[in-house]
Amino acid sequence: VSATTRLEPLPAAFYERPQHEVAADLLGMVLVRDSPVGTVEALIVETEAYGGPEDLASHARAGKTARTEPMFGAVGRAYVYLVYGMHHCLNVVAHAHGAAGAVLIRAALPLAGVDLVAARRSGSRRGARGTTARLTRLVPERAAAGPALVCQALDVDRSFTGADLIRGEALRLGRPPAAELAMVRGAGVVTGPRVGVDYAGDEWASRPWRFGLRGHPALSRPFRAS
DNA sequence: CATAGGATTTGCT
DNA sequence: GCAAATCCTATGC
Repeated sequence: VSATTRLEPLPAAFYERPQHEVAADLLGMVLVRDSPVGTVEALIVETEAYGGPEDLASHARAGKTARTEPMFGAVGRAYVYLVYGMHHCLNVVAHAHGAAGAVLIRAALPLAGVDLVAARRSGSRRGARGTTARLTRLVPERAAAGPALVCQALDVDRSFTGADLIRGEALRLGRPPAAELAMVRGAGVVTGPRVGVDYAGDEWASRPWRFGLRGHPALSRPFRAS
């Protein structure tokens, strides 16, 4: 996929399906973040699906609350939350009609605006012990290799919750040309249990709702063979 | 109203 | 491999 690829918005119908199907199909799609200082594009390489109240690993397990209300609402919107008091994570609302759910963007590969990503990381005070990310270690393949790193790279925080990713301006999600998408997805898709949801109990913690491009260098962490 | 713990990342041991 | 950083949410009294 080129750095200046032409993107088509995905129709609402794409997102209005069971969230695990949407999660698998979002691999190879591209996030675009426009800001006054420049544009960053990032190829989605890893996702996780989260369901409604029935999914004990999902934020929606407590039903509709002030925080999780977006998961019950219009598809194709952003749902951004704060974890561990310091990290933001980006989701795309996706669910069957009348249901609830979202897809967490767990890892991406910066395609354009890599310098801007590097600048954001070097100036970041996020992370343990108030330390600063080391620029020397920032290779593009690892710059957004985790859900919180995706938000750092794209400069996304909770103010983006509710933003329309289909026709958005500052942040949007689109499909690259068919040939490029086919090339990227040619590696194949691997699945595995979602990360960090042991509290949900065996049935939901073991559900294979984590998806990744096989062998991609920007994955947040390895998948077990599948 | 008080409190436990989290869809994480980092640097040190 | 471990624990810190840090704050919001959900839950329980």
